[in-house]
Amino acid sequence: MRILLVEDDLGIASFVVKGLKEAGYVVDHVADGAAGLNRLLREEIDAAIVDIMLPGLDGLSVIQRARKKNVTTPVLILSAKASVDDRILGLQNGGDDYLVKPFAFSELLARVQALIRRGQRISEPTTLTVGPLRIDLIRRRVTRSEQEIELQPREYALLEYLMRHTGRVVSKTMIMEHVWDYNFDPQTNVVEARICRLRDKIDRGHTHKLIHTVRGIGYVLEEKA
Amino acid sequence: MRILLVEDDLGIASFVVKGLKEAGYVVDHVADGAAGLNRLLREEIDAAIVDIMLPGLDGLSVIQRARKKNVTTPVLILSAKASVDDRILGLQNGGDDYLVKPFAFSELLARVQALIRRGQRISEPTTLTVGPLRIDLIRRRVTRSEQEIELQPREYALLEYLMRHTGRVVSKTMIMEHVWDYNFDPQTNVVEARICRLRDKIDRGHTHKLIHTVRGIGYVLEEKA
DNA sequence: CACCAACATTACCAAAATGTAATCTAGAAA
DNA sequence: TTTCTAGATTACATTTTGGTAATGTTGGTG
Repeated sequence: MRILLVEDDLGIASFVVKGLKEAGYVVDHVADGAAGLNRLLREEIDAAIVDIMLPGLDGLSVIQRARKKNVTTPVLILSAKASVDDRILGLQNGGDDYLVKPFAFSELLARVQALIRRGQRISEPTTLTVGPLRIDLIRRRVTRSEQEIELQPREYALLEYLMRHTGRVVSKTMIMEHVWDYNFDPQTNVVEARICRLRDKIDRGHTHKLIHTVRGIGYVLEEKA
Repeated sequence: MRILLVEDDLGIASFVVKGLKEAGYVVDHVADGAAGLNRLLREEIDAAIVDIMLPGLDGLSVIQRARKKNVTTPVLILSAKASVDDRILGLQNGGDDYLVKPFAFSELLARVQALIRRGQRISEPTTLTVGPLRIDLIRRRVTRSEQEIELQPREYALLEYLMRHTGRVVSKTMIMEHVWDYNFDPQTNVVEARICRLRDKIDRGHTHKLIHTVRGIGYVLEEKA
């Protein structure tokens, strides 16, 4: 079990690190927000303890940005701010628990353990949704407005890729790399051809199109106003 | 979203119920521990708020017993006891969060929402394992001893079916029904033929076979001694 | 041991999936 | 508006998937 501690007060940090290690955890300690975000994004962390007041990037921003990148690591917020509003703010920004300084180490430990306990039951999402469109990753079924849509394997893989990048433009090269596993440019229009067939099944007959072309770049999947 | 509130103080209960309903939740309120446990065991609850001090069965026991029965509903403990030891006790007994009375309703709401947010990511397992054999249901990848195995779609579906029934003998009729969706007997040997090809990829070259024939009945997937 | 039914194996063919390439359409710049 | 090019569309060829059926094996029973 690996725990990330993001805390700039070295006194607090060292006593927390010591305690967690004694409790059998592997502890990663960093002292600023940017470094913390980095770890969260790159490493396999089971739980994070994040201080709010940090030099540079503050704790809430760290959590927000990590959540935006689909990091689901449970986070315990540590803060000197004790007001109800601050606590609410912390939870609304993606924190899972909020502990006010000063605190007893044993309470911190109990809370972290509760988070990890809960976190272990967590797994990646099994369905993705964009507006009326939904795919069930386990059953490999696609529906638009509850209406089932039959896709061929490649089409499904393409749609899944687009849905995992909802709202972001993905280039044809990226698509080829990830959906076809072509790492060079094979001078072909497979992507366009398959997008066309996918549109046939996903967007045909609907006023609100979900697959949009970005000329010169690639495609976006999103619900436009 | 359905929230269970177990609270005997009717003043507190009514103001919490009112607030939660205004926030769009369906609220179940009971005033004693036994009733609370009952609901937790029988109903589909997304989150529970449980008071510690209750007539009859106390809150901690409710949580403990529910956990023992594999109820994973996230629980927010409500208590007048503010000591660190009480909070730790609550978390160690299966609570997911601990809020001390008196509290601001908005904080209670934020905490409940954090619990639900987290709870929603819980879902069915995404990988199945039998001895050295593992399939990742999301990525549709099969490995035996970390070695990746390529399967055709039908073979994958067949293996998934066998793995979901590990150790139980499945008849060819059952397999045809679930993997081929044939609800009659089409006088064919598809199952045998495909099992044969599956064995080729799964068991070929290994001393410990995983797919076993049960003459006259069907097949079992299991790790035999 | 001989026989038979159940199962295994595999060559072969039909259907489905998917890429190719030729042709058509439309957005943007001159 | 014209022209050029990126993208859309679609007929067709190729490859992959998957079932059929013929043939080979094997375990169990008399």
